[in-house]
Amino acid sequence: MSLTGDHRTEPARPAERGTGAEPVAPPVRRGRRGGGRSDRPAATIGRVAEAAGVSRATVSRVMNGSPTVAPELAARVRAAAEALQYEPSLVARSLALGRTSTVSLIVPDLANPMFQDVLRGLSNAAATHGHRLLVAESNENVAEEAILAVEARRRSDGLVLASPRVPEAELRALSERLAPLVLLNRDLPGSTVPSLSVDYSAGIAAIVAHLRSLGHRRLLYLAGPAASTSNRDRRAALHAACATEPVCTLAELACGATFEDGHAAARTVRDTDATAVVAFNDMVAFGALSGLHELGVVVPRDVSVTGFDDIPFARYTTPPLTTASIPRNELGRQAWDRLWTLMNGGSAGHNVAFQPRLLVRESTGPVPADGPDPAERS
Amino acid sequence: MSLTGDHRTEPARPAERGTGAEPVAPPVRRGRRGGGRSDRPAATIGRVAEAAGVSRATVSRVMNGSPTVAPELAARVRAAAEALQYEPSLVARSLALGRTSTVSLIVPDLANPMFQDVLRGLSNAAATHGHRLLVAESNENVAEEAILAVEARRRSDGLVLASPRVPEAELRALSERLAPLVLLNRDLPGSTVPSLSVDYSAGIAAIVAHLRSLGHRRLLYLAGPAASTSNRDRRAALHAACATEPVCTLAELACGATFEDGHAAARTVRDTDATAVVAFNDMVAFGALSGLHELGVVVPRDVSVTGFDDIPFARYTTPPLTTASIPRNELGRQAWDRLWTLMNGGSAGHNVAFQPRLLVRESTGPVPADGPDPAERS
DNA sequence: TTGAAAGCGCTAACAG
DNA sequence: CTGTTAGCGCTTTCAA
Repeated sequence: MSLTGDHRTEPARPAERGTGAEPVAPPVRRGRRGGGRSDRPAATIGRVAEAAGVSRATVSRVMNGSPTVAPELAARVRAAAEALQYEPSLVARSLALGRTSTVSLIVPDLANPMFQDVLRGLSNAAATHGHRLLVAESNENVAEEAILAVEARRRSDGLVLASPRVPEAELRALSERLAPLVLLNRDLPGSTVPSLSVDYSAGIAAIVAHLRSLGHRRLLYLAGPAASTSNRDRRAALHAACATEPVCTLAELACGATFEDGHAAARTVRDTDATAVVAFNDMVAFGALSGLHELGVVVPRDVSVTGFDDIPFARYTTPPLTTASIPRNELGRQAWDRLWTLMNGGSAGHNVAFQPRLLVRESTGPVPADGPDPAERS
Repeated sequence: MSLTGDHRTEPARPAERGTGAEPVAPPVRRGRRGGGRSDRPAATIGRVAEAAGVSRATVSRVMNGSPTVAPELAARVRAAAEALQYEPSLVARSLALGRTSTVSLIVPDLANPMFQDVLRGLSNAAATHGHRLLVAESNENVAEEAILAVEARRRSDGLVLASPRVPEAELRALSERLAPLVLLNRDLPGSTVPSLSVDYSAGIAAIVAHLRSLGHRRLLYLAGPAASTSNRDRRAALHAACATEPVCTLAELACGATFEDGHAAARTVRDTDATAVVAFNDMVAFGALSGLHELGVVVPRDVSVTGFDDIPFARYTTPPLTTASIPRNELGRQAWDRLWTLMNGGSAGHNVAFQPRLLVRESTGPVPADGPDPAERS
């Protein structure tokens, strides 16, 4: 062994290895991408360990608040971390830990107040347990939805699917890969996937019962979008409710989901013999209210109008809207509870269906005594 | 150097390493947590490689659509992946790649329509580029906000801070660690952080100009929450606008941000000598409209009312509300553009301030000819 | 075209 | 109480 040769390299080696740091010849370092404008190397646990003169394990322990570290060491580590502006990589941490502390939510439409509130409820509840929320919007696109769900799930520890549009068979197939999974406004009969829903039927039934108690026998449904499942639910419930009442007549008008849709329906509403209008949702009801007003039809004297959802404005329309309120935030909150249980190895528990609460305001009243009713029936 | 010492370790290694697969004695496997109910091992790239009889590198290539793989091999790999229900771990991928394909958004309040729309705009724009969105709500909590921001940023490749409440000094300090960062409705003079904002002053100025052109000289401001920066902005702009008009009188009433707040202010509005009311936002204006109506005050005959924001309902109030519209979605969309540019090493570009658009509807009209105006002034 | 090997940054079981 | 070591699952030179 040549003296000079060994001198330069050898003695150094053991020492360096001892630190558990830099190999002799730093191997090809892949360039860091991203990182924005500031191109400093970004502190790693290794660098902090080096600076503090301890092992990476110790740094890890300190960063995670392990009590089994000598105070002086801990202090040194913290100082080094501070100095280097060290921020543990959550990605690396997730990989090592096998969990991300993140859950995902897929919604069909972020513009829908229902989903906005679910999002909020879920986000807050998750935050309470130190978890973050990833959101994705499927834009009502079925194909997209499945893809998004799988991808979102892979980035997180659990998934909430709000009003998924995918066909049952596909959902069933997906449900395994997506677990832990919670379904909102959709159930999967026979599966163990927890499902929280709003019982639209009950809401509609309550509305119909209310109208009937006021003497209404001829109803008109302002239907929502044909593709909407909640429209299907509400429509079916309406038909069911009327079917059980022999003397109840139900007409239907294809309408939509917006104020304009309801507004445009006003003329038809006026020309029909219905004494009460059941609108798909509050917006439609509101539009109808507005259109009827313009036509000189007085609500509820001439015709009663009901909405659904109890959006914040429902109480401020003229007249204030009789509608069914649904616990939107609560849905998100409870979704978290279920998900959290699942993530901790618990089991699904019983599914629940939230019962809408009927809010009787001033857009409904007794059936007009002198309406076209008798004339038409004779 | 002891022989045995070297013996124990040296010979075994190379063989094991050679296969690149299973060590002789499978080492302690840490139990997989999470994973929901289904406790199958979860396919990894290694298992797929094994099943397909290729190396992990090849599997990786196939999964990423590299064209340099023999068709037959690729097919085998795909088959194996399919059979094992293999889903590449995005966490591992992120770690290896150094990027997460995720960006974060921090908002003070998810219930605020402004932020809901920003969220939507940002989410959609990000999705266009294959990125996901992480959301967090600070609940108007300044301390929380900074923590959330740092944490969210560490989980993603970039951050959008909407209307951050943190003090300037702290924001300035944070801005480096948070890069790539885009600010919404907040700027950081002298920094390179891109900032997109709504020019509330311009909106207020437009409203005042409109009112003045109708002859109004005595205005009443229904102020928003004291803590709200947008209230401060709007208020300041209002004072400034009135200051330049010597004959303009500005009164102010502490009000709030909700319908109820505006509603409660109606009586005071009636009893004041102001001919026009500038409300903090549309909700307050709407409440005032409603309250005034109940008091028999006719808008705009007796008094004009303006809102701010152009919420969806503004056009449906009675009378429809004159207000200033702001491009909420656009803010999110452009935030993405800036962020994306930054993430790709581009530079910030010029900050922009979106000018609200004045929407003149029917809640404003000429100053009452026979109002209390002359009487009061004499 | 394919595989071996060296990471990415962090955690944790196991010795000392 | 601290360090060593072996992963977590994927990507990417570099050689063959």
